[in-house]
Order: sequence, then structure tokens, then C-alpha cells
Amino acid sequence: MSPQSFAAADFMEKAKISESTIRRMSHYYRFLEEMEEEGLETISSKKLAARGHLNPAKVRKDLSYFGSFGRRGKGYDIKLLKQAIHDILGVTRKWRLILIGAGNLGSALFYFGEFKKAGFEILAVLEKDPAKIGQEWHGIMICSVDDLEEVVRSFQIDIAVLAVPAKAAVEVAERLVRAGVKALLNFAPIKLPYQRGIIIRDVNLAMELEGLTYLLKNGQAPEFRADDNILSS
Amino acid sequence: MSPQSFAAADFMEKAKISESTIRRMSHYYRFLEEMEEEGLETISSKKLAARGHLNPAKVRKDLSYFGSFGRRGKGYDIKLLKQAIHDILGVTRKWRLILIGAGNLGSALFYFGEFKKAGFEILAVLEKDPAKIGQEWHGIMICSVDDLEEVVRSFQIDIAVLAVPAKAAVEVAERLVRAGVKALLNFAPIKLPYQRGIIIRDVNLAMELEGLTYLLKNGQAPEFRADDNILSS
DNA sequence: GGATGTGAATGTCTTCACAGCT
DNA sequence: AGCTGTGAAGACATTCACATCC
Repeated sequence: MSPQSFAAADFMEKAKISESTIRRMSHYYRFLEEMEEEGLETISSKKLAARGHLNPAKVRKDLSYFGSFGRRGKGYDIKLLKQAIHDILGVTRKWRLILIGAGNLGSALFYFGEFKKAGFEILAVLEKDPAKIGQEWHGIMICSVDDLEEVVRSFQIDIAVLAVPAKAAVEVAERLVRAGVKALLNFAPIKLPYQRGIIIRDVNLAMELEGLTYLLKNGQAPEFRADDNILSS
Repeated sequence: MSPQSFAAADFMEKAKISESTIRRMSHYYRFLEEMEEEGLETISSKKLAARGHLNPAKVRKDLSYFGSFGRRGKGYDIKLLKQAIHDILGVTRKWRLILIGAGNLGSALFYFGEFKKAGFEILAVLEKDPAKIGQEWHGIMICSVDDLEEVVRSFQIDIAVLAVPAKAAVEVAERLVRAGVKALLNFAPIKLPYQRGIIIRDVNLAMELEGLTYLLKNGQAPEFRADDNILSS
């Protein structure tokens, strides 16, 4: 921000935006991608809402937390709004990831194209099993988990993706945090103990299923339910 | 319920329990498992809450939606409470699953032990790629996705797990619903259009990461944030 | 005494409804 | 006229605080 610019940033209250809003922003982004591919140029909150079975007012309010992106009477410019959300979510910056665990899940995550597409780059893979250490995945050498601290530091890792067994997860998570990782996406089927100064998101596949079975069991009219969230533990 | 019993069920309002409560129930269940393994027999709402960085009152309220499981002055019997939650979540019944997509993600899901442990059994695997059709995974023959309707019916599938590319997801989902599947756990990176009478949960890995980066970018004091949810799209 | 279960208070999120811009 | 942006109302979720029971 240039010195002569209005010093807004200093007192611009960083209103605490809710988790759900951020989730929906991710959705909007993807809907806009779809619409752009269809050749559309502008979109109304009504249509954007319809795509996700949401209320138009909610769409507008979500967006309004971050600024005014639309034009009254016209709607939102798809390209512009897409870019804005991109920036808001922090996807503009390339994030440096490490993957711990080169088992089935690890390999699925590694080869899951969406990560790279969304600006997340897996720079290193660690594994405990000596049989896998030294193998190469797509040009990346699998290293020993013993070298965790060194790898994290030399690659300046931001985010770690944990795809290790539950038993190993707690210890690995602690080491990652000490080594300076700032966020963890945990796929181990265990809720990691909280630690100050780090952002953890647990993703537990079995729990997702349990959410479904509860609804099934209770014959819940599903219409608009069970969608708002995801792989979260 | 026997005829002479108090006819409670008829008007026992199935109070709509929130998604978050159900999620937490899944958590409680896992915490109780941990505690049982440690040899504990009873637990207070305070300690149970501490394990998940929650408020004790919330734990008690969550449980109270379903009944009174504790003993005043004493706490909750771990075994009993575990069983109760098990029933509540509908995990008692074995659920019959089909997996669509035998790629990296499909195979990771298939071999992910937590599913079976939690009472979910994958009875069939479908795939489009002819090279994979006919292979066997752990005694289960991979079939062609062309046979979807037949397989769903003959195995009486309850839930389908989608691990297919985004492009294929919508069509496959429609076929699954028509064939009688009641719930979908969707890993394809697309939000499926809503359909009446079916429960869909979208799990989008890239979106989970975007939730993290938003917090990282904004230097959010992470302490108690970013945990409540998961693999949700 | 110690911990549950729960009405009431508080806090947060969603939806309404309309002023205001194009 | 059409659609955004937003205060205010309403719905929902969380937390407090205490009566109740072991």
C-alpha cells in the first residue's frame, strides 16, 4: 500500500468472517468457473444462488463482507468476481505443501489434480516405510520421515497434508508444528490435539458417512440438507 | 414397540438435530473409544469437552437431544454412552456401499480401513476403464460402470461413494439415484445438482485447503478455529 | 460434593425487505 | 424495471447458571 494512499488497512476491522461463508466462497468460485466455461459474462445473485440451492440474499451478503463487486440492475461480472474471490481466498499465492504418508491415501492425494489446479503445490513427500523411500512420484523423490524437520525448512513449507495412520499422526503433527508448518490438513482418523498458533483441519471420511447414515436412518427429507460442509472432522 | 407401551413414538417430535451436533456426536464416539482403550470407565462432560476443545455445556446439550445417558454426580458410563451414540448415528446397521471409480482415490477409499471399522461395507466397485475391469480388489471384482443399475439392485446398495472425474459425476449420480441409491458421498470436485429424495454430501479436497489458506492469509489466531467441519464441499 | 440436564440469556447466522444505484 | 447492498427481523446455535439428582 503506497504511503499516500488512504490508510484504511490500519483500522479496517478484519470482521471475523464465518467458516461457512468461506466455504461458500469456494463454491461460488467453482460455480463461476462453470458459468465462464458456458460463455456467460454476468450473473445475478439469484442465478448464482440457484446453482447451489441457496438464498440470493445470502450470496449477496457473503460477497458484501469483502466488498462491492456487483452492479445494480446488472449483476456481477463473472471474470471480475472470480478474480476477487481468488484473491480473497488467498489462492493467488502459491502455497508450498508437504505430504506425509505415501500409502494409498497419500498417493491419491498426490495425484489428485485439483490441488495443483487450485494453486497448491506438493513439493515433498515423506514416508516411513523403507521400501517406499527413494521411489519417485512424478519427479519428486520420496524421503524418509526422519528428515521431516530438514525438508520442511529447506522447502519453506506452509501447509502439511497428513495421510498417515492414526497412531503416527499426533507425533508427526507435533514435529511439523515445531518445524514451522503453519497449517495442517489432517486425514488421519483422529482429532489432533489443539496447538496454539497453528490451523488444523481434520478430515475424517468415516465421519462423513456417519452424517449420512444418521439422516438415512431418520428418513430425513433430504432436499436441502447435508450439503454445507465436507471432509471435515 | 409393544402395543401396551406408552405410545410415545407417535408424537415424539423428531426435533431437527443440527448437522453440527451430529458431527460432534461422531467426535464424541471416537473420544470415547480412545478413553475406553485407556481403561477408563466413566467420564464427565467436562473431560469429554476438553478432549475436543468444546464447552462442557455443549456436550451435555448435544447428548440431551437424544436422551439422558449420564448419572448426576458421576458422569457418563463410557461403554453405555458409546453404544448409545453408535445407535443414534445408525452405525449399528451394516450399510451397503458401492464405490464408483477405481482410480487413485477410489483405491485409497477402498483400502481405507476406517470404513469397515465403522460398519460400512463396500460390496462392489465399478469403473469405466476397460483395463481395470475384471481386476480383483480384496476379493471384489471390479465391474463395468455399464452394469451400474444391475449391480445396485442386486446388492441392494444403500450408499454410493463417487470417486470419478468431475465430468462423469453428474451423469453417474443421476443413474445411481434412479437405480435406488439413497445417499451419495461425492468426492468428485463438483457440486452435484440437488435431487429430491436423496442425501448428498460433497467432499471437496481443494476447498478444504482454501479454507486453510484464507485463515493463513489473514493471520487468523487459529486457536479454536477451522475445526468444526471437514471434507465437505 | 459433584456432575447432569435444561430453561433462559446470549451470540451468531440467515433471511427479509427495501432504499438506492444503473 | 432490475438487481445490488444492507439494516433490521427472525431463526438457530451456544453458553450460562442453577435446580435436580446421585
